[in-house]
Amino acid sequence: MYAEERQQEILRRARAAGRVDVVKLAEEFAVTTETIRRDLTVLERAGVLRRVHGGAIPVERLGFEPALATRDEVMTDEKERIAKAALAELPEDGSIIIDAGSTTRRLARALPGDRELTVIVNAPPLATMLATRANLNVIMLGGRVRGRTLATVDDWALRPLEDLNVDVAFMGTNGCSVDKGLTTPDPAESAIKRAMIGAAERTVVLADHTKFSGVYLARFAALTEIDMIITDDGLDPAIAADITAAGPEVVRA
Amino acid sequence: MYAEERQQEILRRARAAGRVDVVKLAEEFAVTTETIRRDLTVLERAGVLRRVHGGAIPVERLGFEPALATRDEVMTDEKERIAKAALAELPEDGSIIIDAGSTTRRLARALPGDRELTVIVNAPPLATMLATRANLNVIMLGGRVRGRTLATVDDWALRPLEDLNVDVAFMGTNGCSVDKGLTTPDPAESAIKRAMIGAAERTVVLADHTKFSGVYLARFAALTEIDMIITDDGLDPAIAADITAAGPEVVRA
DNA sequence: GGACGACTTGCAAGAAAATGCAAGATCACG
DNA sequence: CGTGATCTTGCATTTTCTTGCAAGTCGTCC
Repeated sequence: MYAEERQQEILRRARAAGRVDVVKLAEEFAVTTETIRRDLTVLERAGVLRRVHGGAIPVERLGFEPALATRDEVMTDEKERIAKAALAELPEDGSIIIDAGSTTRRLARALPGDRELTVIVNAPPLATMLATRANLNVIMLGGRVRGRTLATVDDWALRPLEDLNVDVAFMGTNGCSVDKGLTTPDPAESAIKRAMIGAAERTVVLADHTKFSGVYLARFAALTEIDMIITDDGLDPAIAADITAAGPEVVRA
Repeated sequence: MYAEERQQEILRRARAAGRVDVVKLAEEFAVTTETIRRDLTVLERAGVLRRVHGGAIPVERLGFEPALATRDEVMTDEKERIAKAALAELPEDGSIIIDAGSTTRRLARALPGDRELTVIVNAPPLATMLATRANLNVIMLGGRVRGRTLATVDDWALRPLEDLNVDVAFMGTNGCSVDKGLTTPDPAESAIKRAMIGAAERTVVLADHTKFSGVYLARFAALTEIDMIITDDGLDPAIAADITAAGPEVVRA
């Protein structure tokens, strides 16, 4: 196992469990604690973890509580499959929007290295991850950074979207229902999402099946505005049929 | 078998398995490890693989950029002291700009947790680091993200700065000379830096003493526009005196 | 057909990285 | 404020990486 692989796995576990323990990691990877500590230092310098006495915590779990972090420990397999399926919707050489969120982050990570793409994001961690890829042109939307979701919101993020025409927007959502459409708890994020969809020729929503049972405060799109919803095979076929009837194609990865 | 074919096959295997091993590849293709290493270098230049000690991993499998982590190694003590000294220049309750750069990043990390501050940044990693701090209001400047420095540049980052009035701008620089002022290699970054200084009531430059021997392509400020330069005790006192004569106060941490 | 040049490959030596070990510093908790 | 756990740092070892150079391969041009 290479050092980098071990670090990836440490990061994965940290995000899944909310925290990792130096001694436990050392045992499980069969290396000394010094090695684990060095890995944690690397991950901390990369800005994805924060070291604490005895272990480390992913940055997104700091400050405000389990907002982004707990979302990431559930449905991991499904999210991975959804992200992989979404790759089929990438344009050949064009521009895409990737919304903030745990499923869309997996999509961002899986972007191929040999296709020229312009990627518009509103999450600083995504920008950091993608900017070093030689084949990608990364555009970050500015604005106030919400601590809870690590996404930019407000006016400065909205205005540039008015002047953009991108090929595909890959969106996350908190809730998805036939009646209420796509919803999210925060009105500011809702505004950004709406603007993203407005700037895109085509909109693909990435949502595991648990998202279809919830409705949240702010609606950012009706189903008619969506071209495709990619979900997992846990979605009730009846609901899928209702959604398809309302407009978007449903792909069950 | 041509080199090109071998490289394609290496890439195929890397994507299929998630990793490749130098020694194994050398055995299987019946060539030396040097040849395999050269192939991996080619593939890495193409942006599709990332080399690691012992082998390589396809970029789409990496969730963060290990290279970022190891960059900042020179003058670490000095930079740390400079960052600490810069804390004295923070406003009580107000707004600051923190430029992208390794010294300014240390300042960002050292920001106190008990003071309400609005922080404007143009580096996604800084935004990620600071956004989870409860006492900080973080504003990210949007724009194209440069892969080399992980800073946003271009129009979208410049425009919002026109409408901002912040208390203090903490700036990094590549070169600092009495004659040529503050310089940086990239004109796009230069434009952002100039706009940052323009938006600030007061400008503090953080620069270790090695910065005082270089001059780069694009000047973003003359010394007269700078209020304070914080450096380390390695700076020649004669140069410090010249700088002070030109305008800015010089603090040697 | 043969000679030239561009490119690829292998070899060897020195450089660099990853890791473990050990000693001393620091931290958390009672 | 002491004690055990955790953390940092320097060093040694092993493995891996880089680089210069020589030999080999392939295509091209005369």
